[in-house]
Amino acid sequence: MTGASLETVFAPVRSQTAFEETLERLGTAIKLGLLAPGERLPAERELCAMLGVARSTLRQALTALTQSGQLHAVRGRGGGTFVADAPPLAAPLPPERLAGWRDICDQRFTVEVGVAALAASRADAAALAVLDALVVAMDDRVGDFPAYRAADARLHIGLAEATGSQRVVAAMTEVQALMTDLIAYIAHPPEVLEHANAQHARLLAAIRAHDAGQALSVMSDHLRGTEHVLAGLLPGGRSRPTTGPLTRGRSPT
Amino acid sequence: MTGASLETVFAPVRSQTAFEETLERLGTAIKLGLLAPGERLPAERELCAMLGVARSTLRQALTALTQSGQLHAVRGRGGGTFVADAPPLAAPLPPERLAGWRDICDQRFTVEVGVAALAASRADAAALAVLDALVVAMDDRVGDFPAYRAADARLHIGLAEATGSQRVVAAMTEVQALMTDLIAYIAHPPEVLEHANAQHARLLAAIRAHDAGQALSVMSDHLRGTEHVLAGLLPGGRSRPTTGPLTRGRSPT
DNA sequence: GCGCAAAGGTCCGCGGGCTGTACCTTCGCG
DNA sequence: CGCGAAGGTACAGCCCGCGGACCTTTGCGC
Repeated sequence: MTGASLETVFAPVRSQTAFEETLERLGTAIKLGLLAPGERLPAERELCAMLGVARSTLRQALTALTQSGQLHAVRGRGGGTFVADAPPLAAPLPPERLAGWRDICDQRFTVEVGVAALAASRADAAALAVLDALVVAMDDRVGDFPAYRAADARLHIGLAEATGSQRVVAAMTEVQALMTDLIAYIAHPPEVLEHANAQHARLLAAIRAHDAGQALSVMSDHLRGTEHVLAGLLPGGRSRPTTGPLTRGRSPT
Repeated sequence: MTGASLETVFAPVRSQTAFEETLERLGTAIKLGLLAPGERLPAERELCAMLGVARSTLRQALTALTQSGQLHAVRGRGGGTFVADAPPLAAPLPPERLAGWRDICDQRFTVEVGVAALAASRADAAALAVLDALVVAMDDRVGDFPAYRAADARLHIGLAEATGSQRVVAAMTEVQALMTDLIAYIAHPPEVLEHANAQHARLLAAIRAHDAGQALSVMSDHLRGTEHVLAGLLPGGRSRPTTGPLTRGRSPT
């Protein structure tokens, strides 16, 4: 048999160059706020050792990010490479990446739900306290979407960190980067963000109670919100209800 | 803040070469049984087009797999490259890959649980019928672990296919490949496999009922079985119960 | 039986990405 | 005021991957 999964096996090998991957890594970290505005990166000679690339390769990426206004370099002793304070709103739009938005949402659903369940079984008071604080802070940012979104990404990645698995963190980071690309240019009224943040609070409560089933339920509601917004704006919306009935045989209305 | 997630950002760039990725793709597909023994691959000139690599690069991979006995080539018209009928039990063991086995199990947990939840919301009679058939077939293979494992991998990947997302399928395939590396050399008595397969049946039932919560519960039980086995055999076992109470506030016993 | 066509097997030159190393320039701190 | 830590520049070489041309084997159709 082997079903139709051969499409996956024989799909094009995407041999990303070291330069491209480095660029994406740093760009993503900046975009998601993992590298805060004004923060200083490690010195080039250290950084290229960490990343396992030659300095000239690293510099290509740094140069690109500098030219696009996301970094700025300061020469001389005590200098370094710093994250720009005023990020330049990134490129207008990558139209071809929008084609697979359903696929991206599905990947996100998988990772987010899985992480929520795993986090629920690994509840750790210290980690939860940090996440609680983030939720509180986010309530003050419902009027500033970029700031809210950065905190949102940190929250979800923090959830992944609470599982203690690097691979899971990496998967979540990738998903958040993809979602940011999709979401960034959509208007988000404060009411929507308040509602979303209330779901965050409920999610953390479920996790604190080690209630994986509840965490799953809350998380899928949370994700569905985004998907509905996207379905209304992007090509190919309206078909295949991305998330149906879902929780515990609850009958569809 | 930016937590400790900078480890992930600054982790070494893994610039896999086209050759390596091609080799891994095909090797994994064979190992998981996605390419059945005796099956014929597309002609080299087609295959290299599908994979987006030069023929010489593809041939490096094919040559390596042929030399390791996983493929055999037949020349002349009507010939081709075929998956070997008697796979040579693969390499004895990659000791360094065992170090991160906990991390791998966590990634697996995330993906499997997420997929189960998503599949539960997308139940499709046709897909479920195929999976049912696989479970039935597996009951006859509890005495032959390699055959059972191949069907097991196909079942889990089939679950991912039922979500309709290529990215999810790719993630599941990766996870299954990682798990196969870990599991392959562990004795699995028929009783254990029967028990595991009974869980498969319950899992499909939950999915058919669109009961994501139940699917989560069954799946996490299912995964815990493997983790307990590994925890007893591999270095660093016995610490941090990978999966705690878990479902719906059920009190720990 | 003969030849065509489809398949794997071989070879080679070019281009480009990465590396490694050495060196220059800036500039704060002691 | 000069040392040293940082970014900026240049270059030579390697290896990977591409592409194309060509050979060898072998079944199938005429």
